Order: sequence, then structure tokens, then C-alpha cells
Amino acid sequence: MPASEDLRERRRRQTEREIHAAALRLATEHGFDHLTVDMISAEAGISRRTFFNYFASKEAAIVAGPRILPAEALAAFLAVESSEPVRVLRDLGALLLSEMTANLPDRDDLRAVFALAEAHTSVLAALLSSFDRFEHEVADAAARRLGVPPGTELPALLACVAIAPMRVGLHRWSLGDAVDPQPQVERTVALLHDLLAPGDTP
Amino acid sequence: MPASEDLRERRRRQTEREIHAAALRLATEHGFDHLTVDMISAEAGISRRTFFNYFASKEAAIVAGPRILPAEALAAFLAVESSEPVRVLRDLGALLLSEMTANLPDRDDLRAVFALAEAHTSVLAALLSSFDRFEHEVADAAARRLGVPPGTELPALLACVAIAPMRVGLHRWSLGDAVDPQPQVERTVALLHDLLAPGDTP
DNA sequence: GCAATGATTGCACGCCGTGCAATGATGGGG
DNA sequence: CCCCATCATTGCACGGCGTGCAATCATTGC
Repeated sequence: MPASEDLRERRRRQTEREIHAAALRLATEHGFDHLTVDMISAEAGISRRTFFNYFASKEAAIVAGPRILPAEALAAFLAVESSEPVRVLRDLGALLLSEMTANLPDRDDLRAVFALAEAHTSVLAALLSSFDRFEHEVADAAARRLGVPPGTELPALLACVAIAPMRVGLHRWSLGDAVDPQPQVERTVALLHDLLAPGDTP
Repeated sequence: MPASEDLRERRRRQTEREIHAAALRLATEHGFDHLTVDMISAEAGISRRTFFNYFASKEAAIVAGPRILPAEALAAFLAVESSEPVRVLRDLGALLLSEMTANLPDRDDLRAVFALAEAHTSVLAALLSSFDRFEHEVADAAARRLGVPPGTELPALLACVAIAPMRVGLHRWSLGDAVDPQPQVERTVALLHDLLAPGDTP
């Protein structure tokens, strides 16, 4: 039973990735506005109807895939005792960075997605939605760490602020030439830390 | 020339508001998924085709309207000499609060929009896009204040962080019973300020 | 009034997103 | 080994969306 479930799940993820790859490939090749769901389906070797079993729209297929906090890093984050907000915020920064390294599927993919989002408002909307879902996940983690009920202000604020350098850093990276987004994001995180405690960069 | 331009512009804004009102009314009455562009057009007394001259989608009509920084408050913000980031961030908070008071069209409207965004991902996407455009405007203001070129990291980061309490506060307010969103947002801004300089609430 | 500019509208067309029902594959139990 | 349950895939059909185009209509400036 568990084996089969896992198998099905893996197959599902696999098709999902194939659809995403097909969508991204065709979008960069023919331009996003000439991209249709039929084209993506054909390229991915599935039917049009099946496409919609995986993604709600072609924009969703481009952005593709919820960001998930890696289990070990999340556990480490939750294990820290301190509930001091600034400390939690810093630890959230570390958690997000570890998420980035964990979910580094393909730098070129990520850059292509950001480029499409820059040029097409519908893709941007999908990307923002994805970030928003991620932010909620981060807020829940922060709430657990703080020992407050989920949905309260402080964890939501911390999540939003902690994600800010990631959003800004990734956006800037996508416009530049650097291969790896990591350094840019780390620089932006450092910028935020400077705001919190000016002039104590070790 | 200017008189006519102004007149046309005013008429345009007026129809825009009418369409928005019609969309929101029908959405709360019949439910968002039974809402069609034809219904909105009929309610607003225009043709279907004209609707799309004003809004790109029914979601856009629901969210309706870019947030614009009020000119006087913006001038006051830019007039301050200090380029110290934390100071700029605090002033941005004040700027955003003044924007909120300026653009308080109708509290019930705003709450209805947030409720729709909560329940329908497409509306949420439109709302997030609207916030994103606003964030860029705020970032440009911050860049001018800092005397750095627009599109650099620091102003973008400051804008993102400054908007955070507004987003979080408005979201929380929309779930509660309070009539006026102002106090909730101010409380969340105060929470952010506490992060920056713990324990100096005047 | 007349010309120009711009707003409104109807039409047509292709694509989107989904409910439904049939079909196909897969894996577990007799 | 076969059958059944379960779930994924597919085709079909239908209403709604978003837009290019061209005609019409109103407003404004001369």
C-alpha cells in the first residue's frame, strides 16, 4: 500500500515536471502569447484534459510547483528555544536560504520564469500567488516557534519581512548575469540585518 | 484642451467606479463563480466589449484601481533630508498610512474585496498584483529619497518591508469586526518598529 | 458646421476551464 | 492467475473569456 502510493506520487511529480519543462521550453521558444495549452499538452505527451488535472492554467504550469520548507531545516528552526522576535526573524532568514539551496531545480529555469513574469502580468500574478502560499507556510512555522496560534499578526509580519530579501534578491538576480542566485539573496538578507542592528556586520 | 482632457478623464474614472461597484455588488449577491462579464456590463449599463476597455478581467474589476500615493504626503516624504535607512523606513510607514486615509473609498468595499480574495485564488492573484504595482511605486519614492537610481536593492527592500505591516494589518482587519482598518494597521506598524528598535515605544 | 479625436459597440474567432462519463492501467486479494 | 477496486487518462461538449477589427457615435477645437 505505502509502496504503491509512493510510486503513484512519484509518477505524478514526474509528469508535473515534464509538463512544466514543456511549458517553459515552448514559452521561451515561441513567446508566451503564442503558447496554448494544446501545445504544452502535445509537447508533454498528454491530452489537453490531463493538463488541467495537473495545472489550473498555463501560467501555473510555468511557475509550477509549491515551495516546500525542507524538513530537516524546519526541524532545526523549530528546535531553537528563543522566542525573541528579532532572533526568530534572523533564523527565518537562514531557513529561507536553506530552502533555496534545497529547491534549486535549475537556475536557468528560475531565471526564465522571472523573465516571463516581468513581461506578462498573468505570469507575474501566478508567481506572486506562489510566493504568497509560501509565505503562509513560513508564517505557520514562525507561529509554532513563537508558541502563538497560527494566523496571528506577529508570525505573519515576520514571515512577510523575512521573505522580502528573498523576493527582492531573486528579482535583482534575474535581471543580472550571475549564475547563482544565492550570493545576491545573501547580500540582500545582510542588508535587512543591517536595518535591524545597524553596523554590526561580523 | 486641459479642460476637455480633465473632463474625459473624470468621466472615465466615473465609469470605472461604476463598473467596480457593479462587479462587487453582483459578486456578493450571486457569488463570484456565478458572476460573468455580461452580468457586470449589464448592471453597469455598458456593453460587454466596453467592459474590456476598462478592465482586463472580472477579477481586475473587483480589485479595481491602482493605489496612488497622495501628492502632498509624497512631497513631505521626499522633503526630509535624512537618507538613513531606518529613518526612511519609518517615514515610509507614515507615508503609507497617509495613503490609506486618502484612499479610503469604502470600508465595506475593501472588506468585501479581501473576503473574495480569501475564497477565490484568481481574485487573490489580482489583489497581489495590485499590491505589487503599489510596491514598485513606493520603491521609486524611496529611491528618490535615498538619492539612488530606481531599481536598486535598498529601496526595493525598504518598500517591501514597509508594506508588510499594511498587508498583514489589512488582512487581519478584514477577518475581524472592526469598522476602521486604520487602528489595526497602526498596531502592526508599531510591531514592526519594535523589531527595529526594541522597547522604545513612545 | 466641420473635421478630428476618442469612446462605444457588435461581430467573430480561438482559447480557456470544467463537468461528465467512458476507458485504460495498476495493484491487491481471492 | 484472474478479478475487482482504485485511480489516472481521455474525449466530448459547453459556456465563458479576451481581443482584433471595423463601424458608429459623441465631443471638442477650429
